Amino acid sequence: MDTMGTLRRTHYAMQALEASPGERLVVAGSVAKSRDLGGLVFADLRDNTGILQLAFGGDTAPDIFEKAASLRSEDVVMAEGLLRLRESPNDELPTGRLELFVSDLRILSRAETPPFEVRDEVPVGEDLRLRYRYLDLRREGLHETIRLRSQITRAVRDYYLDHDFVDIETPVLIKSTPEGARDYLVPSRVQPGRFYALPQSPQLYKQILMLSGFDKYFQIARCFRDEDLRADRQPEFTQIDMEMAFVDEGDVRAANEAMVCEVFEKVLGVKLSAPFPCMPHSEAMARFGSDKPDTRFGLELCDVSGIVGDCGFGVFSGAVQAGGSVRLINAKGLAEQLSRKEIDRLTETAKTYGAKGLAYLRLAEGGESSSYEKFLSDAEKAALRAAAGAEAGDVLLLVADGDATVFAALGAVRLAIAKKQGLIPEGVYNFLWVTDFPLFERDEESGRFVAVHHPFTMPKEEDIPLLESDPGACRAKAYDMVVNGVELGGGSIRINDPALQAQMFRLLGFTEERAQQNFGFLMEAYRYGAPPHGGMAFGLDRMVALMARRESIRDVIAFPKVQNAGEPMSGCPDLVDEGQLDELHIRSTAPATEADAEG
RNA sequence: GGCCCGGUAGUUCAGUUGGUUAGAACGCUAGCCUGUCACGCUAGAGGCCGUGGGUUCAAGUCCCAUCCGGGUCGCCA
Repeated sequence: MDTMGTLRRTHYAMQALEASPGERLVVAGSVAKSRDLGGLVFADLRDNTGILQLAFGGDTAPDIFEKAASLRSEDVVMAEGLLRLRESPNDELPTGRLELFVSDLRILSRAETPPFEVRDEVPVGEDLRLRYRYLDLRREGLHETIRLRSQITRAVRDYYLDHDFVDIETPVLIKSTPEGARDYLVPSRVQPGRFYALPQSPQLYKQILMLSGFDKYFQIARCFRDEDLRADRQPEFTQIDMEMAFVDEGDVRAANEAMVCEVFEKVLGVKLSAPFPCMPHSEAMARFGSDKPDTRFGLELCDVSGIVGDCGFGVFSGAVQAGGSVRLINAKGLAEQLSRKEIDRLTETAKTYGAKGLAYLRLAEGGESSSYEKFLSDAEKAALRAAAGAEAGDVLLLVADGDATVFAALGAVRLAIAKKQGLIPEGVYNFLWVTDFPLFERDEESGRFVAVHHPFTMPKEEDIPLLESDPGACRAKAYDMVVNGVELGGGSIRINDPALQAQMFRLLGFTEERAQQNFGFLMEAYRYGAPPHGGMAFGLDRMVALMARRESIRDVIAFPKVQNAGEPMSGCPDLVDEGQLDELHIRSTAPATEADAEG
């Protein structure tokens, strides 16, 4: 193996485009591919920027040529030579008209045959990619995505800094507040039996920073939630977190809308149409069955409770009389596409979300069929069809249940149809604000009210009288930024009145002691003068995934975790020494080794 | 915790109603080749069919359990 000696890189692969033929270049990187033609050897050198072909043969010194012939994929090399035009250019490659005719080749590190080919074209299972993440990261697609992420975070920082926000780091070891998601806990060595939590977000600290006179804060913050993973959820993830003082809802929205527009323009060259439309939460639910509606296609919901509330079909009338509703989607002109089998599949989707079934009316060319019409009177049938705007070729899909179930089921059915039938246009960013969220929702298990957003969220002024009389009808100064069915971020105006905050805690069922114990320091801080303030937080990983057009946020995180919350490359979480546990004053309740597990 | 899908050469996959010696492509190794770029040609190596039980004359194939990966519901203030 060779050393670099005094040789240093003069150009990255893509910088060859700015150099002239005849110029002397030194490049460095990995061998992406070598092609030995006998008297000629070509090697594709891959570096952080791209590919440049190295050429050997003809006048190449015999020792260099021999080295070139020995090159294998992923060997790390440094090459010096003259840039020249190729005899036969390759239009597929940005540098395809150029090659480096190598006079000095240093093989700096030999590579074993990798467990998979380091090329985007070759499909590889995700478990292998994560086990050998360093190889996966060499592949162009992922490599470029990670670089794109860096461009995005830079644009985000630039925006906030340019608008007088202060970048402030908040602690990672914090007090656990057992509301919301499960906390990751960290045992204290110095204070036996006590624990830190890792932050689920910098929420409390950023509010306190507003009381500290910073006025405008932002941070790109790592957050932790000990909950099960999804394609769009990791146990540790990154938030773009911000807060502003002396503002109301519209100010926060305007500031962050401008941020998103600037980032899209700078990074992707995409000009978003602003301002983003605002849609009240109730409208989003009624029309799309979701608080993060994908507005790129129709298939909106239609409430037919009024028509079937008294009908003879118990499934319908029962749901309405129990306080729920009957709603439908008209799959316009999809009667041929939505076969019985396809409807059965959609029924399964609906059932996943708690619906008892999916009633349908199929107006196909070959004849009508329906699971429910036989239970309705002619007048009811006609009224229902009219309400749905049903015509030949349509399919009506109905769910009858409590509102939450109806929305969840039909919202999912709506998405499933659109995906399957290709109704979702590509390359469109439909941004909107969902506003006027309810302040509280009923917890199914306990029956008590819990905060939809968090307990510091300011109610709408006009709804404050409802706090005591009808909490369920009370709306919050909370807003989500939604794009293409993805919740990109959300936030709220915070309560800055200690009395109102105390009332909130009481309504949420906190005892005085518990509120004091968990949030005493926060309530105390608010007693010393608190400006009106609010903010929001974005899921950076989701934003990058959206901009990089990736399905999973694992594809935009350098070292993501998998479904069991482990990290396959390093193998964490892992067992630790008994000694470490002793120092931390925690007894090991889980078996320390597999041998112990057997015994 | 529930449900669904998957696990077969290094990789991606195929493998019939259970039936002789488990295949392909790419990769890898060796040889040949002076303009390749998915180089080409020739030859070759490479398999505990995730693991453990069971059914059977016979299991990659059927059954049970378990491990691993993915999706999803619950969960995610």
